[in-house]
Amino acid sequence: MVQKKRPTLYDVAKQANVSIATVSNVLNNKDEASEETIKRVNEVIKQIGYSRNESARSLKRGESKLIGLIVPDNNPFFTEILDGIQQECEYYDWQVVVANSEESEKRQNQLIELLSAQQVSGIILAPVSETLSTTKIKENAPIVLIDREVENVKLPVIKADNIDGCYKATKKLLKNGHKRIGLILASPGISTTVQRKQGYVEALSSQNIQIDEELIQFGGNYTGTKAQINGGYQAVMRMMNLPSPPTAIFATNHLLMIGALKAIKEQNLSIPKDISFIGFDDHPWQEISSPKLTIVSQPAFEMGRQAIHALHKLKTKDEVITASLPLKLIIRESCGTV
Amino acid sequence: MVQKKRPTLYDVAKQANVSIATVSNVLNNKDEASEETIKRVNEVIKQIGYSRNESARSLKRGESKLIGLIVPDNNPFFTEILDGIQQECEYYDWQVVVANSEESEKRQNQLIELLSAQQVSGIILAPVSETLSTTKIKENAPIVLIDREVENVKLPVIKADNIDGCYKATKKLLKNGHKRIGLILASPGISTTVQRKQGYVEALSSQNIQIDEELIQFGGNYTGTKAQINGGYQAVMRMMNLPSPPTAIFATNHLLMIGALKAIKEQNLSIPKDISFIGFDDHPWQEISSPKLTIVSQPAFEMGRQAIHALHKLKTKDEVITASLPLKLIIRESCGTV
DNA sequence: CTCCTTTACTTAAACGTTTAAGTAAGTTAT
DNA sequence: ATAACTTACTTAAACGTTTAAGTAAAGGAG
Repeated sequence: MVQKKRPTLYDVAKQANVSIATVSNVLNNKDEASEETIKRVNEVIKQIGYSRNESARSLKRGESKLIGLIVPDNNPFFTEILDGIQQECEYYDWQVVVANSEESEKRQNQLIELLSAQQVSGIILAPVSETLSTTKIKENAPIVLIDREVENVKLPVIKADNIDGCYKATKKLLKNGHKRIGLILASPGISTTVQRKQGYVEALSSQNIQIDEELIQFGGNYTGTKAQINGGYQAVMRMMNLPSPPTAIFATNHLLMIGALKAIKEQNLSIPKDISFIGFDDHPWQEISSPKLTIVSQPAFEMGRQAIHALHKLKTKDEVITASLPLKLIIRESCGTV
Repeated sequence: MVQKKRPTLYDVAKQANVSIATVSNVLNNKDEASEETIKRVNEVIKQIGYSRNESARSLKRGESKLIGLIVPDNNPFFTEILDGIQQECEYYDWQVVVANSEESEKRQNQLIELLSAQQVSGIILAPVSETLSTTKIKENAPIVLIDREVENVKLPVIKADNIDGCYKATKKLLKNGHKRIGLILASPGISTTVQRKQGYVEALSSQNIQIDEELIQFGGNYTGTKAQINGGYQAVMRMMNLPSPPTAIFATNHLLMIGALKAIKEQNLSIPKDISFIGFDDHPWQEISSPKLTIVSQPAFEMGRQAIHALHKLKTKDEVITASLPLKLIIRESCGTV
């Protein structure tokens, strides 16, 4: 594995008969060199295949061209966020280092430090807990929250308008005549869960329907794809064993939805004839599912883009942007009457 | 956005009454300090919350703790690979910067340089073309190929045994009595396509069945999820319009499969009654699909892990590991008789 | 008690940038 | 004609590590 040594500023400077400072200035478009010199330097750069040693640059500037992304898992939702982040990073000439907190707060905090040690320009964080240690925020890279918020610190946050999205979905089921609507939520400890529940509750309240806590089931206390799917499955099973089971079910994330649908199928219930259903997140396979699923769709890609934008604003103008992007209720067959 | 300055080796050294060299040695477990000093230094480190400036370290060592991952898109297959890579990187204390080549060779080559400029320890690359510029390999970070191989250079490669996997799948369809089997492939320019076709051809040849080129359709000349799905869709449409259409279809990647299934559905054909089907890649939603899909399953997570392992071996022992991991044919309902 | 080794350090240079400060020549203002 | 400014550079220090080379003290061998 003999790797050729990369040329440095010195090599360029020597060849172009200027000092390294001049080369550096040309590289950074500092406009302090003559047209001629700029041309000559650029030619040498191309000729000997020079490119910057970013470690050296980061050391001097105290900041690298990397930004960190910390997600709790690599499910398709976060992958789509990553996609948006990557696209927007293109513009700012940033690159993304991705880390997986596995829904563990301890790991999350370690990762923040690891990334800061890399001198990242900033961190996009989908936090796993309801609060965030303030020293973490003061002493490390600038942080923008994505998807989920925390209570104790004021940070930029790009999220979905979960309350409104779930309000709309629940309203739709109510409009279709349902009074007993089962709600399947992920783990209680994150803001999305709280807000999704709130949307549901507000919708029921708006029709003066009493909340039945037995119809609200948590299915996401576990981590991992299989466990989450199982959580959705078990949640439905519990509901259907109630003396008065729900006539409609709303599953508030993708994996919970898959588990829920599995349980419904096993119970030999037909959607939407026997039970109505609304799920979460739109993915390609839903084009071929039957019945076609009514779902709440999140603008994940756009969230990724805006998070990077918010990070840039935070860094350059100290502006704390927070955005709550609208969720779209995509009405298809599974919720009954369209 | 006033970010507190991170403490340096000097700060630790001063507090612990030693030189920075000693602190560095303690940090790197160089075992040249007394028990007492080690303890004292570690205490100070914890107390003032010191962690290394990785840019400085990378500059001095000529190598960072980052590894680059270049994928052509962020589809679930590559996400699972990323998962495996992240897990294995944990062990080597590496972090992953992900880049998306968007199936463009030009972009891929730019990314290799960008990552090398970051002094990455190595690059895991899913190449977009059949060859790779040799200067790229000589002058940049060590590269391990994943999923796809290239012809002109000898690099470690961790791939799936596509020939065997597709041979088995085709054989299964033949065993179930099919003679006219439609094959849907991605773009012609990558090794996986070539090998998947080869497996199919070998299976047919083993039964002395003549290859009908009209039954081999490329659906993946386009980039992007929608385009790929459409490619699968169009491929089926073309096949079904043949004078003598296939009685079975084998779609050799996930998105092509979804498009193919969509077309089959639209043609009002029932699987497996009217047409048999085998697809590619197992994902959670398939638990609730009907009919249950017979698919060729790739060990993506394991490929990611092994790629990192191969990279490490390449770096430490100059060993060029290549592995061709077995594909599993998971037989369910869609291919007819089980 | 000398010499040699080992232990436990310290000193100082180097990695490849960026940038503040300096300079020399040319241009403009008065 | 001289001062003041501008242009186009150069010099040198600094960022925070790692590491080769040096050193001083302690321990052991002869």
